[in-house]
Amino acid sequence: MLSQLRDLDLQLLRLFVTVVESGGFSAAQGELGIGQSTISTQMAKLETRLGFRLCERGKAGFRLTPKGEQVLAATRKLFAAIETFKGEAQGMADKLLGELRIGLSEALSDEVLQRIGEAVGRFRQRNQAVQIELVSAMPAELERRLLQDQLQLAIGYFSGSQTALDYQPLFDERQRLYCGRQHPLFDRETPSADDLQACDRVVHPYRFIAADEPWQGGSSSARCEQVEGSLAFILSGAHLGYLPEHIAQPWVERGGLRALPSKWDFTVQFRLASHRGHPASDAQKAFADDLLEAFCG
Amino acid sequence: MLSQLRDLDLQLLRLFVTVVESGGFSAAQGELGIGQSTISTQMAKLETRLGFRLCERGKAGFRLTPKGEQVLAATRKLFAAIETFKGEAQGMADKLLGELRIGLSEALSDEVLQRIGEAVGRFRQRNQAVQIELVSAMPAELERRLLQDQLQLAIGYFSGSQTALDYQPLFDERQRLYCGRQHPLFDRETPSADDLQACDRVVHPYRFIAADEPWQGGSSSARCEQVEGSLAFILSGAHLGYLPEHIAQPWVERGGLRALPSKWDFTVQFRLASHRGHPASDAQKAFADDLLEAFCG
DNA sequence: CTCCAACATTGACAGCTATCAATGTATGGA
DNA sequence: TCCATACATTGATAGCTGTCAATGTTGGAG
Repeated sequence: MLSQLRDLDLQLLRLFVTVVESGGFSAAQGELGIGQSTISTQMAKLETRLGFRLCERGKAGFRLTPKGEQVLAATRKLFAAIETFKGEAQGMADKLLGELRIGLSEALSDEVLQRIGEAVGRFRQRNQAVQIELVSAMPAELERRLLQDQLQLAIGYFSGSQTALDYQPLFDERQRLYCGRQHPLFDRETPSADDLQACDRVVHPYRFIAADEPWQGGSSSARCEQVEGSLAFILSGAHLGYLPEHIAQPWVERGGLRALPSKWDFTVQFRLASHRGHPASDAQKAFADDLLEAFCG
Repeated sequence: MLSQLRDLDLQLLRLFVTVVESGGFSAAQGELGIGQSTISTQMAKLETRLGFRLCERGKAGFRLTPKGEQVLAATRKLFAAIETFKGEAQGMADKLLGELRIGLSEALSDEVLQRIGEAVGRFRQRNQAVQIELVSAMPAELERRLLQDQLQLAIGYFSGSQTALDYQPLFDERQRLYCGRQHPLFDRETPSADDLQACDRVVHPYRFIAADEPWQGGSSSARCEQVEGSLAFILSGAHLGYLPEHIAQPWVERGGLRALPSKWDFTVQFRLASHRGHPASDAQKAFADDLLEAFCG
């Protein structure tokens, strides 16, 4: 009477329900695959733990006591809760969780943003509940944050020399050499290399690796990390400089900028970077896959 | 990965919660009272069953994985459901359930109905959820239904000879001999026994045991089981008959009936009857107690 | 580099307990 | 009255499993 159900043996409750559904102890033998004596013992055990009788049985037939009815109902509710738990736990087995902080370099083209959006959409169709945060910063800053595990992934034009980071190519961006409307070369049909040598230029301390630029000449009295600043310098008519084609295009159409011959063009490779050190979460791997799929697939 | 949690070992989940609350395996040793290796083994077992890792541990400290967080939340919900079940089952241990069909004999006095009401009120204050049904019938019918277990309890004036029934005294009801206004004895100051002998009477086949009635004389051409019928016969002025005092009183006051000398009075004992055969349910016992308390306590 | 704390792994063991076979008991029907 | 059926009881057993001690492994601190 005083013994509570301390550990709540679900097996006993399951047996009870099966016995009820079978309509008797003997009838439940087949269903349960155990002998009658075992059923009797187990039922007695359950009744002892509960402290009251669950059913009347005998030749007169099997029937639940009023308390048995109540326990049956409560048991079914409990089983429903257990099924819910199992469902949640099971659905979690292949579910992506956690948070994902992804760095983006500045001045990405509309098409690139479109592809990133495509990757996010792909990812959101997975079985996931991931908190995604997008962070814009300069390439060097992105690399620093990757190394500090403040970011899991970053997209940018990296120097590529960080051995602690892993890089995967995503897309190429074409860089052209531009001059502004006020610049002496603006009206020069086909400027020569010597013409260029005389010009002042804008230098990007981080944006491009110097070695990649076909035209390394000229002096430089302007430095700017961001594309916007470079654009301003070039629009001034005092400096030559490289810009991503997609940034310069609207200005070219309006006559504010002019592209110099394409022999001085070059391309930079945008890559997806991640930290080799910490193992990638499933969510990170999945998003990386989705990005690669969106850009290369 | 494929192995589901088949039997949902609550012990493992409980251990998991304790480990989380303790903040590590070693830290949980004291709380759980088991060794570190056991905790490690059990946690590994749980993680195997779930198919994913619940927490990262090591010198770097203990922390839950995102899925571990989710499982922790789900587990707490599950435990709440289990507590609910235990509460229901526990609260049921001493709860009265089922249905109670109680027979009442007809023509009960207001005071008796009051007391029965008091007993119901007392019973309803218990920890119960019992369906109570009150049934009015003739005593013989009540006894028959008791024997057939259509009723659990009955209140009435029983012959008391049914050995299969158990009787407990509840209260006494005084019966007086009455005559109607039209009856020859209505105006007779002190009628003698001989006067009565000449009169016709109403006989109650079941209501009273013949032996209990002081006045057994006279002829009888009227039979009626119910009080109402007896009253009608007596009001006719053609018959003498016994009535419960509380039934006759209003008619006496209006001058329609007259009570004959009290030396012919007698009392019948109303009793609570139940079937010895079938064991009484807790609810039945409790209600019987409440009735006895209301009438005798 | 070494040391240490925290956890993982393993093998052995003891206690529990579900199970069965055999037998006992009660009750409704013939 | 007897029988058949359904459940209760009991004693023995085998399998599981939770536990520990001992040892291995790992990652961070110094």
